Amino acid sequence: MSENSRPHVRTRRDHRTETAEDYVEAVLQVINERGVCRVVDLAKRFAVSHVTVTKTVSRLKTGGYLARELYGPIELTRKGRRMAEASMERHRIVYEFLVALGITSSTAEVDAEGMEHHVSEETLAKFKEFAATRGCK
Amino acid sequence: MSENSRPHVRTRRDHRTETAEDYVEAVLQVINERGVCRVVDLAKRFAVSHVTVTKTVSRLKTGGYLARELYGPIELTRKGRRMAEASMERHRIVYEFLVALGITSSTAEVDAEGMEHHVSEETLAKFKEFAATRGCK
DNA sequence: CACAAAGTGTAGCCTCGGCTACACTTTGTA
DNA sequence: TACAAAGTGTAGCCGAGGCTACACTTTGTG
Repeated sequence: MSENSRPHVRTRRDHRTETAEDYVEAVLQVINERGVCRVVDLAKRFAVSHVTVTKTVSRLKTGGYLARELYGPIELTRKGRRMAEASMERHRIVYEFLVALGITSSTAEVDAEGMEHHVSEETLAKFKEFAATRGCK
Repeated sequence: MSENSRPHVRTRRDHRTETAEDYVEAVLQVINERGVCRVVDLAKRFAVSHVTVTKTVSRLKTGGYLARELYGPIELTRKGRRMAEASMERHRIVYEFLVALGITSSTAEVDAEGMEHHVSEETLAKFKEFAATRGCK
């Protein structure tokens, strides 16, 4: 467990959960926007083939994050929904922090996408505080 | 090329260069600390088997970032050294930014490790400015 | 209803980044 | 010098996350 604190070990662990977070987050967004989420929607969003989406979704189904039957829409389990909401919240905080810092919103969007999985709770809390106080307290 | 601006496409591209950046950066640091860099040194640093290091090094050799002969030390090519220096600079900027924000140095170290590959030039410049002006200008 | 278009599934291939097991080289020292 | 320990290489395995090609289902419309 002391290994968990080693930087690269943490980074590797982050990578393993990134896909799950990205997917559940996207599923929740698509459902909110269109009512249901289909394989094609995710394929477009991630700019990836439908095959990749199918495989990943079935892995996440095994992992208990998503529910789905043959040819059916992609749904969130309770566990998946919890993760999606937490993930969106982190994403929002990072994005708003960057904007508060003075970053262009389009850049902030892209950077938040990459950064959100690598920000600790401590840093996230500071980001939140900074954004809330519009920078200088 | 417009695809490059799509968030997840950027993130995927980042992932592909992350390993290269981490390796050349580590090689440069080990060389500075110990004079030469060996497979074991990287294996320890990344908490990974020597086999993984050997394979990655040979891939990076093919990519023109590293130079090495059988049983010899790992060296940087000119291209690799350039990347290593740029990478260390980014790392340093992100780390110092986090510390200026008030993050614990140990947390800042881990977070910088994960974040450095996902920060755009625009954001990096802001980070630098923020750290330089000790926060609020 | 029938049929084309849109959406999915499956097979099979690839690379990257992990691993263990085992053989070989280098190195340091009794 | 000879030998053990440390360091490397290679074979072969695995899962994640990509892809194309091709077959099948669903859906929407003439």
